[in-house]
Amino acid sequence: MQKEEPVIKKENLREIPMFSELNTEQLREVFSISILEKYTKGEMIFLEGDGYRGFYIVLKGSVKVFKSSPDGKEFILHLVRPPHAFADVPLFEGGNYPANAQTLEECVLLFIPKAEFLEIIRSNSSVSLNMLAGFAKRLRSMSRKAEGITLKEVSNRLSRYLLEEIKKNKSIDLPEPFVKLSISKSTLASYLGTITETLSRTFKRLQDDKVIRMSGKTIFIADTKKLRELAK
Amino acid sequence: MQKEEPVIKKENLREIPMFSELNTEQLREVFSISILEKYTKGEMIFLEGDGYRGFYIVLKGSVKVFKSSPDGKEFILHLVRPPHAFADVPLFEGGNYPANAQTLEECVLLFIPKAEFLEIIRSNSSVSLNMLAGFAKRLRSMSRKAEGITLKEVSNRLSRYLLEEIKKNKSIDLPEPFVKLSISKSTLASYLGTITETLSRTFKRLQDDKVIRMSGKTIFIADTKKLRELAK
DNA sequence: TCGATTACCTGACTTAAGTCAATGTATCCC
DNA sequence: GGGATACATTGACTTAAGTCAGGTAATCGA
Repeated sequence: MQKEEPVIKKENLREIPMFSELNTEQLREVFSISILEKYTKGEMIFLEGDGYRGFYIVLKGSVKVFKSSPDGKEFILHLVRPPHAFADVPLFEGGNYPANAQTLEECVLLFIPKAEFLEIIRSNSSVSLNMLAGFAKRLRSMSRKAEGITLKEVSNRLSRYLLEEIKKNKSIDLPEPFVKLSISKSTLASYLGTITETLSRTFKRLQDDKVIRMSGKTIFIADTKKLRELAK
Repeated sequence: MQKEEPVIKKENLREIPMFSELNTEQLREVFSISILEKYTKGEMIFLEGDGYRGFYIVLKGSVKVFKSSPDGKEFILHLVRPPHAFADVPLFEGGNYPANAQTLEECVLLFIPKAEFLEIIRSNSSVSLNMLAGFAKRLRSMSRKAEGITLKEVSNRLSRYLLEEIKKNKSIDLPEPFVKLSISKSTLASYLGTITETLSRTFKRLQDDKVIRMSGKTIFIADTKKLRELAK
């Protein structure tokens, strides 16, 4: 990791949901306490149990936040992409970092130290309201995840993931929507709560059933209707 | 459900984490917008998809918040006991009630309507900070749940549940800690992400292995060390 | 108090997904 | 460019937990 001369202007901070309602003066304040950091691919940002210093916002690249079980299995809590924050939960919970964070590619992160930030939100209800909205969204998606893992099989969870992705990349209304996998299959497997072998077989089954078509890292949705059926 | 003459005084509201830092005037304000409701056992409080009106605080009794899958299986998101809130997440997310809520026994609930409450927290940063802390805690526990379901087997999840319960009821340091099950086995099963048959067999195995001893609805922990071992 | 509904338990069987192992295929970097 | 390393696929096998079915015990409501 290295500190970097600011390639990001404080105006860009306003694109971060949490800071969307701040005025120029307040943005300056946030900007003045935060530190821009650059990471190479695969670097660890923090480890579970490290003393909590503050949280991060992903400005470029992507980050996985995960837990490792004693027997070496990993469980991915979040995949974080711009302009989202991670490790902001312990701000309000105390304690150390409760999970590991690692970059999945080259990243630019904004680090925001705990004490200074708490000062700011004490006097800024707009930030805390925006954070409440952010937490609410994450609670919802984490519940969905737990529910999916309990009640649904892997093909269902994979279908949901694909549908979310084509919604995000706006290809949903194309004659043949597609997903360009930006993460490795093994990362996707842990994110879906399974293992690579099972994911591989599930992809195969979807292909055999003509629901999807794969070409390298790109997945074309041949039959959106069937995919929706599998996802529910 | 029936409205009820206030058996609760506004001072009691201060025991609710979210309101812990309000002064008397502010408490009066919260109290004036909220409605005390009494429910019998097994009553539905709201259904998934109902128009969102506001959230609830459990003052007495217990409530389950759950999702039902098309094939009739249910997944319990939270078990809520006094003095905690539920259905507060949609305050910040918009949309309808995202799950069902039902009482598990006779309950007294405080209903707090959305619009009026949002007015209050806009001018009260202490409430939103307390809510952030509450959401943070729930995010943490929901993540643990998802992780447990993915990585661990039922005996592990059950052991964790038992340990949490003896910690809550303070019997952890007794020579033989115990848990008095306040919920049915089938409720516990859905809460742990499994089914009654499997839970029943898991209880049996723990008994055969002399880890626990059961007498009606009370579970005695015969071997806390072994239980800890199973929980990790 | 009695009949009925619900809760709980147990056995036999099925199945989705995990494990282990072997092999194939990209991708990285000297 | 080519060897090395990480990523991905496939097959054979195992296993935890789910399904189905049958039974008993406990609890509730009229």
